Amino acid sequence: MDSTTTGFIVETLTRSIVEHRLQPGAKLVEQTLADQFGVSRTLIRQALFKLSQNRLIRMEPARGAFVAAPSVVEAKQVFAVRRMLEAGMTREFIQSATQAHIDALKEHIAHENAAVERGDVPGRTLLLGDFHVRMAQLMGNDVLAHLLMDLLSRCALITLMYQSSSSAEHSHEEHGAIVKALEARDEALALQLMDAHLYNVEEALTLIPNTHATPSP
Amino acid sequence: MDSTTTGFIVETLTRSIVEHRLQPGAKLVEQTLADQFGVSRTLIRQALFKLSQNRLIRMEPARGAFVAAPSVVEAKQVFAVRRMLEAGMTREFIQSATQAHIDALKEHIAHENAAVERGDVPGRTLLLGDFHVRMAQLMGNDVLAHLLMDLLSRCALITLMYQSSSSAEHSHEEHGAIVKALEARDEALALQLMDAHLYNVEEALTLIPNTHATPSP
DNA sequence: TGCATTCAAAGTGTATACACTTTTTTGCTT
DNA sequence: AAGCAAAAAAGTGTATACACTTTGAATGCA
Repeated sequence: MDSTTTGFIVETLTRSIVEHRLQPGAKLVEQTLADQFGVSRTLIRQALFKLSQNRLIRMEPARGAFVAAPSVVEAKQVFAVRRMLEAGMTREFIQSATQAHIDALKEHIAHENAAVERGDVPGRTLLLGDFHVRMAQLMGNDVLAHLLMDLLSRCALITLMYQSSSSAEHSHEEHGAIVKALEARDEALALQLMDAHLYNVEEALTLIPNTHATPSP
Repeated sequence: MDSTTTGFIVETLTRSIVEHRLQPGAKLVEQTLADQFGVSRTLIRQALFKLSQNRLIRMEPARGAFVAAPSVVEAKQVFAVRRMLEAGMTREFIQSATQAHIDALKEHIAHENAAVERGDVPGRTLLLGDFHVRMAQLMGNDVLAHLLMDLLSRCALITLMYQSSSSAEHSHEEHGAIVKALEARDEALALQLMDAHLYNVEEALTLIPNTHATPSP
């Protein structure tokens, strides 16, 4: 099915949404996109359908596709799920991780650092999320990794809608602390740090009143 | 998009797969299905795409769609994710659940009981899974509920491929014990029971050698 | 017989056409 | 001018057509 043409369209649109070149609530007209990509509406519809499953867009019957504008409530639910998942993941990681795994996380944090220092906002956001996916991948649980990836592509939109840049740098520091606790095999501390980390990210959202939160009239 | 025609096709095919009228590995030919449902290939392709996202079928480029045959490894990963998610869910449930929520779970268990007693295998399987979704719904976390639903539609196939009927009845009993612990607000016990419950379900799989596990040549 | 090659049948991938719905514009009435 | 109605425009939903790929069988040769 996915002869990489659809995949390319999905990726391009995802970037456009996550980098806010397409604003939340904006309509995506099929024929327009078809012309821009030089393909037929068939492939565009496939791509839009995929994006709607990732919750990056929502489709209304006979009305079309619109860039999603997740509400604060939805954002909090997503983070609640992440807290549940990642607490369990942290436990398992401490039990089964080798030093090589820890080193891989350290290397990832170095990449984060580079992105933060050169002020690369989209890259930073991506890497901050990928830290968590990386943990899942290192544990060899593909199902978990894919699930987290889906959650994070959803979080990317939420984050860029609500997160202040200060909290992003904060996140980066917290990742470092978590890895330290993992390396020390201090389960209680790692769990507490991971939970606090996700709680902090969530807090940065709830402070903002729902000015954003009007998806459609 | 989903003018309930596609939805109907998805549900029908899902039932066919879950009730083993379509065996794992079986090929789904688009035109054949189109004729059977009396629609064009367009709608069939939409439905197949949706099923492939639920991992009930897998699509190979230019070769077609096949009923999924999840391996034991994949099954174990799915259950690992469920353990992580549902441990967290159990904690939150104990903290925030009212008596009405507990009663709702008790009612669900009554339904399970009815299905077990009348020997309704597909209904039983469905209800055993829905118990967990029900918990998520009662907590008002739609994101979690949807996620669990997706995981469970995947589990349905795994369960029917590997689970013995004895372990199904066992599951039902364990649900009852979990609700008792929830009602007593005994977090430690509820967590232990939930974890043991999911562990038991998983154990029923790993005993079986991977005779099933050959998806394609 | 056994094996490689070629050719037809079946099937998937993409584009296009047309029907139906929603939105916008236009023109009429008060 | 404001408001309503009807018609045109734009857009989505489904079916169909055609190109390209895979599959499998028939053919030819050693």
